[in-house]
Amino acid sequence: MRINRKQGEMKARPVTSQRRLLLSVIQEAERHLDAKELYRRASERNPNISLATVYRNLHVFEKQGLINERHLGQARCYYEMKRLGEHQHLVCEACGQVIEFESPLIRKLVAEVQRKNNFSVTKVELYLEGHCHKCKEL
Amino acid sequence: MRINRKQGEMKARPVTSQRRLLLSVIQEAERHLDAKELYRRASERNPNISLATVYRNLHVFEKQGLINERHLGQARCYYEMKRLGEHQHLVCEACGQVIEFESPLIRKLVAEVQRKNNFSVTKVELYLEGHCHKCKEL
DNA sequence: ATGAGAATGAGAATCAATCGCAAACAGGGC
DNA sequence: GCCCTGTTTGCGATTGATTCTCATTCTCAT
Repeated sequence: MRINRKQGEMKARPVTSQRRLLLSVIQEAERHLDAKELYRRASERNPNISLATVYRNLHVFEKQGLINERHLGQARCYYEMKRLGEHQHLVCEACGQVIEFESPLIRKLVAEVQRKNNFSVTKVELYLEGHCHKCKEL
Repeated sequence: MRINRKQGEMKARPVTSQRRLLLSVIQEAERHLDAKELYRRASERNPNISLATVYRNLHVFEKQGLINERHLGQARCYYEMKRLGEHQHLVCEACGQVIEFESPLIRKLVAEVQRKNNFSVTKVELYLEGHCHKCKEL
């Protein structure tokens, strides 16, 4: 369960107030944020924070494995805290609601793909789009 | 097996030479193209074609269900002819190679998600990233 | 052949994301 | 506590992809 040791020795990163702020905003968020929304929320508490800093730190957090970067349909990226239990997204084309789900089939599927292709998979992103029960009827 | 009738009556779209050209380039492509590459290839046969036309028609083709839009990791979109047998993508982080795969588990998974969430799924995009057997060793 | 509506080309506009650089900061050593 | 070195930050400029605008051209049913 080593945190960060030898083997890729992570250089100590200064803990800056911006970094702390950004991480708390992400943690407090109910769900995924995109960079702009994160910037907006962070700006409320530190009006000086720069959008570039937001992007830079998102990359840092991702590299550190603190957050996940997700693509929800559009080109824009969304970010969320890494949680236990990988989940995937189901989006309604019509009303835009995002449902999170998980299934043991995913692990099974990934295992199969890894085996068949001799790959070691590090990232799984399943994106389903469709119509929710409400929008189906319209 | 109706082609396009009542119920959403698709308005006739003029068949333009650009449209025809773009579609053949996409069909002749071995794999996914992004807009720029499509533009490059189309320009070889019609140097006047505009990048805007490429984008416009990609959207048209997608709406018509002729092509699929895929997101391969990065922000950029890739397009490919719709083929029988949905396939998904496995990308090596290191060397960038893209492997296509399919598995009956995907259909099963989608069925499960549809049932549990009372959704009707119209688009399935599974993106796996990792290291291929060659890059694992480096 | 004609007219109405749709599509095109070219460049401007938009939007997300990145970069370059000078100034400010964090953290270890003294 | 103070200094030094390497990081990080803010800012403005930049890139790159995609979309928009609009005058012109084209397709096709009549």
